[in-house]
Amino acid sequence: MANRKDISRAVIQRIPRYYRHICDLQVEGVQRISSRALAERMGLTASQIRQDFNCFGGFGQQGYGYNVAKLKEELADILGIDRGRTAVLVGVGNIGRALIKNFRFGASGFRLLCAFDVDKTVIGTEPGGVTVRDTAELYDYVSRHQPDIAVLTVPRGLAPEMARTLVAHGIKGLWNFTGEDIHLEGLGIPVENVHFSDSLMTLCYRVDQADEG
Amino acid sequence: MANRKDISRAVIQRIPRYYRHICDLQVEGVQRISSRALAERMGLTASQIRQDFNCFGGFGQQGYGYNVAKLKEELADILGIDRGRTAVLVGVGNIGRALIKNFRFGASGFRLLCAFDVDKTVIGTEPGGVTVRDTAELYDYVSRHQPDIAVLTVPRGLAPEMARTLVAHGIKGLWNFTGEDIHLEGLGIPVENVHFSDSLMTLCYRVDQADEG
DNA sequence: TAGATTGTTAATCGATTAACAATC
DNA sequence: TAGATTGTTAATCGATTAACAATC
Repeated sequence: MANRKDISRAVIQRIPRYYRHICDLQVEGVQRISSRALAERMGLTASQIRQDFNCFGGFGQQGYGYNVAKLKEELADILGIDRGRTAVLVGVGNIGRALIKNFRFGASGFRLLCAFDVDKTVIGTEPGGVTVRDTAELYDYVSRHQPDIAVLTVPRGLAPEMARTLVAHGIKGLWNFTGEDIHLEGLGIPVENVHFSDSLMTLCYRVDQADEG
Repeated sequence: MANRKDISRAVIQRIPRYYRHICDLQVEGVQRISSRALAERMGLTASQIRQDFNCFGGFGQQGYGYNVAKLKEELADILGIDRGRTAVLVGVGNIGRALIKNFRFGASGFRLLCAFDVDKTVIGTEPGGVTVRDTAELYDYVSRHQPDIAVLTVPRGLAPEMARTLVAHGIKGLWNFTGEDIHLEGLGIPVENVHFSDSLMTLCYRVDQADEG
């Protein structure tokens, strides 16, 4: 297997998509699939799929294709979905609550330990079965329980300082929904900045294109 | 100006980010900026920024740099933010409500006309000032008012059929939060599929890497 | 004018695709 | 064995970076 360190960003970003499609295939009861068939389904080329998988050491079989169950396991392993990672969520507003109630953290490899908010009327409630604690206890909690990542769903302005303090208390990654770009690569801390507006602006552009062209 | 049709995806995806940073600069009161300074701020190269802007015809000035106000206007024009596009939202669950209440559609070029849901207890309410109508009226409404795009925040299973029917009634684009991949390129309809899980799985991978390496 | 910085061309780099030998 | 399909190398393509003349 190639040293995972030098796997390109482009490849890594495709792995979750592969995983998603392979899960679908398994649900459909498909037991094996060729790179060609998968490519057609996903709108890629067979060549690219084989190249991608071979970054991690190739788990197909000549003349047969890929075993769906095995492939799923390999992809899960690559992503680290089975490592039992843990998360806390900060900011139980609309987005925070939507994630708590609807998002299946487990399917992406995380267990959501609890949530935090400053609003006294929310503290102590258990939306979706997840306990909401006082943000005043956040850093103490992080120090003691050492969750792997924090989900940031606080108001925009609070993001930068909270990010730094969380990292100082041992957080290893951030899933950032605040709209404020956070960059901690210098500290070796991965951050996924989710920008709804970028996605919608891109759609705006593409609708214009389709209209005119 | 180059024909916008042959602008690469890579460039287009960076435009919203440029726009975001330029808006920030304007708020900070900065009046002009060089490609070098902007590159440093955004973590890109000055060369790339100049290349990108020149896809649309170059709006800088030698020896001076870029005028922030003008640049903002140009980027807004490229994205089509000023075209007065309209949107409807389908599915007023947690995510739908979070978007209605917190997301500034206007900042991305859209006016949210109204929302739709099947739940009788939600129909007729006005979260964030947006009227919720009965989903039974959805297609009729779309036919009559011709909104440009639909925001899909319905349960996953409903997505594919609803997408096709909306398009049949004149919808020109979809902002899809259902987790189900929708592809309507064949019909010339742009779709932005928002996958929270892809983003979180990527973070999972990156946290593993940081841990090990 | 001299200094700064763009617009643009050329060089490099990386990612995707094509081809085919290996092998199940 | 023959057919299928991978793993892998080579060729192509596209995107990024470097360089520099144009010009404000």
